[in-house]
Amino acid sequence: MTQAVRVRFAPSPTGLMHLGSLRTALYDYLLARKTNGQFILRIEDTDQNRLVEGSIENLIDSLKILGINCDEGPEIGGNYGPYIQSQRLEIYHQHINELLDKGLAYHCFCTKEELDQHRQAQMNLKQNPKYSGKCRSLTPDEIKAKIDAGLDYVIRLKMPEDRTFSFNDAIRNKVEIDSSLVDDQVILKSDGFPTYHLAAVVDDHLMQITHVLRGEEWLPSTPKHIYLYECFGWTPPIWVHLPLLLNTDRSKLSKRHGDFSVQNYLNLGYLKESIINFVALLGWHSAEDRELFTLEELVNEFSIERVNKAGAIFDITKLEWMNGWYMRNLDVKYIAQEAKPFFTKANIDVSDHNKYLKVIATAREYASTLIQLIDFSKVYYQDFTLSDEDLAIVKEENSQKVLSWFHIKLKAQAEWTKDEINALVKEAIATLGIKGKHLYFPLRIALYGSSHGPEIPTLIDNLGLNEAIRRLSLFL
RNA sequence: GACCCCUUCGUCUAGGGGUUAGGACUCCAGAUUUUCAUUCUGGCAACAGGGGUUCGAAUCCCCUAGGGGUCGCCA
Repeated sequence: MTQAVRVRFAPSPTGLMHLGSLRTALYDYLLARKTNGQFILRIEDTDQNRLVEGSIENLIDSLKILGINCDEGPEIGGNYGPYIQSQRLEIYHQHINELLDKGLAYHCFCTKEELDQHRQAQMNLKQNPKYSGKCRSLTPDEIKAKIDAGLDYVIRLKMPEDRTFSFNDAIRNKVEIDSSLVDDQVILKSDGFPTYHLAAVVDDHLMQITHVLRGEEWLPSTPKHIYLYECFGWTPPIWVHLPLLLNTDRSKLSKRHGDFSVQNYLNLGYLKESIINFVALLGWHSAEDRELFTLEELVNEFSIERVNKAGAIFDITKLEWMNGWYMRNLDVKYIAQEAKPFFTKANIDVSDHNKYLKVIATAREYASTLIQLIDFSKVYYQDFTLSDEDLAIVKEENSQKVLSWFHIKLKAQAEWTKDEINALVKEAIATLGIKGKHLYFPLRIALYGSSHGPEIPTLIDNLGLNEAIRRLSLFL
């Protein structure tokens, strides 16, 4: 795809940004960057009842943190603004009036109760629930009278009958839906706000969107959108219906099964690198069968042609592995910096930067998230309590020999390099005649609080000489 | 219920007429490591079923089944 695309990510501000939205935004972004096109953020806040305060900020922040930068949007503006739908009401009204004038839409005065009743009756008869068309042929006089009487109304799109809507989806190829199945969609609600269907089509056209990437759940309503394009005499965009992200039980990813917000994974200590990399792989696969990618590499590799049709279960096990991989392979300074807020929150004073870096370098071999880093680091900062088993090992006669020998030796020198400590360990083996776990376990237990863990020179180096000596003395 | 979409190891997936059906995660085993973690090597594990078409089908066609989505003045 060499033609520059204009794509939009158009979330509703109804809560925290979740992983499904992130994937859509990511694919939008990758496509835009790859073709030197534009990635636009548009806020679809036409449902005033579902607005959640702070969602717009969370959306913008999440994208920013992950490095998915947009070219146009509410924060940065652009030539096609405003980018928040509640600020574009006049535009929608103009377009709805145009449809009304052309006789392609009509006023509907049916109350919610009436509609619900009608729907229920149809469902009871096992019929396809659909609007009755009751208000389809109201005369202008009747309409005026009802409006004058102060009745609430909506505007509906008059869907043509006996037509087959056929369209080409970039992922699913040809899709056909019979128009008799498509309802006379409400395009303007009684509160004066447009519905998604109208607003999205108008905006996508006015903002010159070339590719509409959205979840598969929109497939059945695409005929409505195509028909709207037709009514306005516009050319529809290329449709790209992405496979759904699924819960472990194969249902659409939802809050009921857990917190799938981007914020949640960030809070859990997942790196943005792995979140992006992992989410990219849910429905897309590189031609080279490679799986580890930076965002920049994804831009180069990504293509819609290689997006799958089938939904993908979000399974955290692989994310965990991938995050661990990034923890171990990214620059240790970067990991340390990203981990710092977690340490601060856990009240661990890591102001000794040198020590902190050493600790992180060691701990990241054991941890698969930033937050787990704390579990493997706090022992260098805080005292610990021993298990009965470990305490027994330390109390053994040979253990005591080892500990006191090291205690004396370490005090004899003001500074020790890791190499020197290594030599010291060898000397201990030779002079004490104690080796293997009988040597290492008591040392590690006294210094680190566990018989398993990093090697002795590393422990002493991370702890600092004085602290190491102090800990040894504690068990003598 | 109607319509639409989908179906390769447990999971993410490659392959799209001739492959020992490949990779990754998980799990198991071995090696390395004083230990643990890492790393490396190896192993277990899949074409939903049935019919066609074809010399040959995981791949193309049809049917069935299963799963999902949609059917709102939500998006």
